Amino acid sequence: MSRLDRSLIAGLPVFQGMTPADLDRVLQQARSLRIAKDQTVFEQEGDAHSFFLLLDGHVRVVKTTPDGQQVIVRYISPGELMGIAHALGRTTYPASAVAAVDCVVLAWPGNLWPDLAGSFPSFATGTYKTVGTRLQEAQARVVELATEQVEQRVAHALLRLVKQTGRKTEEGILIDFPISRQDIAEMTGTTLHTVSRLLTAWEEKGLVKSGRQKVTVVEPHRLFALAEGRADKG
Amino acid sequence: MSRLDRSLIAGLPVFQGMTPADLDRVLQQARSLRIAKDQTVFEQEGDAHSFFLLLDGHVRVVKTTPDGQQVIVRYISPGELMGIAHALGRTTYPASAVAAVDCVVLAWPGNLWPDLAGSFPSFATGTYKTVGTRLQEAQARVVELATEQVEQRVAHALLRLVKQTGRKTEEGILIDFPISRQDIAEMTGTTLHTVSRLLTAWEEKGLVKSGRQKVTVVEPHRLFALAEGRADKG
DNA sequence: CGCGCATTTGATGCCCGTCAACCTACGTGG
DNA sequence: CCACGTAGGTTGACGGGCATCAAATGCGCG
Repeated sequence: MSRLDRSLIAGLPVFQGMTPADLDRVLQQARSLRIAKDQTVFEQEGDAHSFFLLLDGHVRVVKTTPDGQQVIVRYISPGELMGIAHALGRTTYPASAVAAVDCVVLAWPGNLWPDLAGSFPSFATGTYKTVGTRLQEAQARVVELATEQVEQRVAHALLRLVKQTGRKTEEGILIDFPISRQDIAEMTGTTLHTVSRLLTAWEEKGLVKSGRQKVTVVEPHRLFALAEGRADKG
Repeated sequence: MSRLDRSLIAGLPVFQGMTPADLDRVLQQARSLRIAKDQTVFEQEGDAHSFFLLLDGHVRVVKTTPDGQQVIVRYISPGELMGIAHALGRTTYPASAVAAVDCVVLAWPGNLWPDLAGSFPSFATGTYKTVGTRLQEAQARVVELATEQVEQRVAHALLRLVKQTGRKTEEGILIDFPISRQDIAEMTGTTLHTVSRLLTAWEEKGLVKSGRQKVTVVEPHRLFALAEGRADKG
């Protein structure tokens, strides 16, 4: 396995304020892994042996209920931490992580967490900041699910994905990984049928363009108006 | 104002591992406040001037949407921190906190947070642990809202309250502060009407007893079965 | 080129939100 | 101490938003 170069992780928020020497020490402890599309990085309920940093690709974090229903908790983008159960004092992963495309991740043994956090306070701080951000996002989603109609929730979900991973194309802003109607349904607490109907309706209004596992937002502004529940002429 | 005794906070998870001298130093920086029922401890969007520890009483944390709908994010019990926006790098509170009964709280100036966290690592750790716990709770609620029917969500909400603040009475386990149908509706993303219908139905089945701003769970086990979606004979 | 998965689209029905009315307990003040 | 006002609660009627059931269509990969 080739040596990991510190340029891979320098500049990431989590590693801000660390010296090149520190970065090298941290990297020495990490393994780099390739995860093929649809493979899992870690499994819900599984022993939290490691925590991870996504270097390249997109990962969806999924919670499965006892009766088999799935909820997509979030999508992870390059540069983000995942599987940080150890930082929360857990010994088991609360969700599964599945590669939405072929991915490259760094993995650290979980029992290294206290060590790393102790030696590199800025790393600990960065991690906790991530946790704090996710708490706020999760609570925002609770509010959304509790107060909004399906149409608004789906619109918000798309806008979030666009902001997080949008890639500009000539047709609009494309969500930069394969995403199915089912996936969108699992993000918003609805069914693929309803998502399909919404997308075709929006396509007729010129708000989006979509295809097989592909969504492009053509008019983010009008979609946002819809997400906010404001009426939309047309 | 009388001196604050360290016995008030010794033994709380957040202050575990701190010496009596440390506790005294932390307490010296705190003010003790009485908050009358229905008064707010802090306001959503307001400047995060302080963070708080609830010594006595019960506080509900409420998020209000732009169009005025309210969602109860959580209830705070004695010994818990609240308003820890600063620990998340926020300068403004993401929600409001309202006293459900007359309360006593400790308040620290928010700009003291980095100082305290630096001087007392176990305090910082305890706080982050709280944040981590709340993240997991929030994500569990997302799953609930996305997958369960109203009846199951309300049942789960009651069981959570019972576990958190239940007081044993001869009739069953009483939720130990005034809570209205509207409150329960705002915890579960439904309406007071639906909550009312559910409670009367459950009362007829002998699962609960309820009155004005008062709910007693008579048969937690059967209510749990209902919450899990298992059929209930009777 | 054909099989499988993703998607579309229609029909049906029900959960639960909305609207409306009334009831009841509590506290307050005369 | 009772009368009354008000916030909280109950209950019925109605209908809409979506889930559910069902089936057809089409895109892509092997």
